[in-house]
Amino acid sequence: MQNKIPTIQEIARLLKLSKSTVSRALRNHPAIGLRTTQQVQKLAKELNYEPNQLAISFSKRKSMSIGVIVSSLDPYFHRAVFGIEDCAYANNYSVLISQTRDEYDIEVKVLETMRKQRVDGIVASISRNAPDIRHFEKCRQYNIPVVFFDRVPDVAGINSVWCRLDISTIELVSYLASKGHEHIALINGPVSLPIRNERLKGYYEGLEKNKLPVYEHFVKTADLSTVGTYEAMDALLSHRIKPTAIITFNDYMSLDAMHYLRKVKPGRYSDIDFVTYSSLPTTRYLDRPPLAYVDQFPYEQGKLATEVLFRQLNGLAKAEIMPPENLVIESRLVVY
Amino acid sequence: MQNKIPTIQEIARLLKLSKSTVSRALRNHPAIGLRTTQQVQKLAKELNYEPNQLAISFSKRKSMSIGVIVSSLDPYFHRAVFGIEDCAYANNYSVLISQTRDEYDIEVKVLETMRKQRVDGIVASISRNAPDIRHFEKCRQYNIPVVFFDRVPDVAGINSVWCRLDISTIELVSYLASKGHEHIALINGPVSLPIRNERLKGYYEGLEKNKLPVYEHFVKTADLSTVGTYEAMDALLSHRIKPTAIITFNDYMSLDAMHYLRKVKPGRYSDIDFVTYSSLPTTRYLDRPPLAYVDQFPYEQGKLATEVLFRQLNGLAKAEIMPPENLVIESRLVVY
DNA sequence: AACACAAGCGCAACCGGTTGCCTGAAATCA
DNA sequence: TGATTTCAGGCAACCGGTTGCGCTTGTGTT
Repeated sequence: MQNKIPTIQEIARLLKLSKSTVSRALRNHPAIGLRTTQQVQKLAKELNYEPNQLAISFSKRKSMSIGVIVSSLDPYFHRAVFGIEDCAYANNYSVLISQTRDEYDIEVKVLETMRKQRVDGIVASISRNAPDIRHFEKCRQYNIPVVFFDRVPDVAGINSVWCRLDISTIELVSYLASKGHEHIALINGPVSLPIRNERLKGYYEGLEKNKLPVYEHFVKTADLSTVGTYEAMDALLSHRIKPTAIITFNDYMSLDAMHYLRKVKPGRYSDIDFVTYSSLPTTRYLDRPPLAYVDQFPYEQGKLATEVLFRQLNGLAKAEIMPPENLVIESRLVVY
Repeated sequence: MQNKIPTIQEIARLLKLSKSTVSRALRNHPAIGLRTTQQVQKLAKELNYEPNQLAISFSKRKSMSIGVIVSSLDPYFHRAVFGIEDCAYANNYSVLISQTRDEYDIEVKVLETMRKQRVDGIVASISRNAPDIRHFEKCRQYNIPVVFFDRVPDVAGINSVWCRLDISTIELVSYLASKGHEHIALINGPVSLPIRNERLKGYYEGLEKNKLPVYEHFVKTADLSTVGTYEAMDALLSHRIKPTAIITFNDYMSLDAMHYLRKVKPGRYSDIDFVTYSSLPTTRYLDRPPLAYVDQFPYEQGKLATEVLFRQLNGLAKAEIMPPENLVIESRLVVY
């Protein structure tokens, strides 16, 4: 009834060898003779032997796994996860993914779980309402390197990979200007997301570069809810001077804003152009999609962050002192 | 420099106790006195002791984790994962997610990894081109129960949770009929997905129920690529009798089909109505979204599948003989 | 023939917990 | 007061691998 799971000891018993010999033979250790090695490997295959990763991890005090913390596996971070997986798998590591649903409490909890699971390293995009990164401190004690990506906390001494948006935002404004737009609005994300400042900076610089007038009421802040976007749109359109183009924080916001125009103000403002950041794969199916978007390369960010992580891990293994790495990649304006 | 990670032995040493006592004290074992228990727990807290889950799993031969295998973490399976997580976390289990990218080879590989990691159970939606489920056989030897969901292999003796679509498909056809449609086409998914048959069955029964004519050329098969959908649309429209409504396999296919009409046959056929299965959260933002969709309740499927898994696990723990469970939930027609 | 050396393998400790069983002392009972 | 039970905690094996070191052999050298 009960199928036995083959172990190294079992193989050793059958071949009348010691388990250390079997262990080494399975890994082609040079100290083991060819005949013995082949014998062991043959029997291992016959028995369908599969090493117990739990035992290996425990024994080596290395779990061969990295943790990934993201707010949600939405299409954006999903692409990032692909980058992380590709890099991790190439290094024979497995990946433990946790979603925080943008809640600080959950972030603290999953981090604790990952520590207990003894992940070797962590790639994280912090949740929106995390007041600080104290909860990551303990990872230092456990010698678990952490690389932040995309949403990067604004503190020194950490590893980080993110995508600067200011230059692309200037290009974005210039692009709109080249289309004849003079009244360009920006609906930005919540102040808790540092990345919003890049957008703001690029927006103003873009206006200046194109000698466009600056209207303070053209800059709105919205949380990322549908209602929040509606309110921002309301506010935007309540002034005498209306925007002819709107830059939104991301695709979801664009969709909500466009939806607002269609449902709440049907007919009017149908000529407002939208541009946005990141991109849902399905946005291009809209009848009138945003004219352009800024690609933040989530796949590359994930991949780079994981590469940084492995460099840190290798340094750790050699007991080298690893200075933190801070990588910034350039976003890119994509016109549909 | 090197921060020590506190262990049970360390606590034992400091308190001059044996590690077995500390182990028991930490878990409030009744055989340990109140004073000792409090002392141990106090020191554990002071030292920031966090149990080594690796050691626990190894020692108990239970990893307290379940594996999730899905083709991709697209919005559909993403919702399923939420259901799985909710159930797993409620049982103090952690979740190991792997994407197969719908490739059999990867599925085999991630399954092997999960076995090596000694996950306690697996929730899986098989990849599209998996010829069989032989690769899951070995899980039996390892006593790892498997619950298939959504995409369920058509074999006996397995645990499964899926969503029947035939009845809702009849309703879907009836709905279209009530809207005056008489020429209803169906673009189905690839034959490798068993769930396609449900759609076909419901389609024919729906036509019959509404006394609508059956045109064989109204039923097309497409792989799930954009090109495949375009070809199916081409074929559909190449006949004398054109459909006035089209049922598509899923949202992506709807989007492609609609896109085809707009780009390849602009102006014509703009009155064709679409209905579909599942639903991307962003579909409703289309100017002219599908009229209706069949909800397959991925969250509930994931949750139910995980509940089945835990029942199997509990049975295993008590060495009971657990008959396989096969749950079928009803899909639901949702009109926008 | 005596010795050095390397190849091939085994011994035993260790990783950090869990657990069955045993022991010593205090408390209860006859 | 002696015997028995209960309570509190310790001992040691175990989970399945890895690894430093030591012990046999056989071979080559001088």
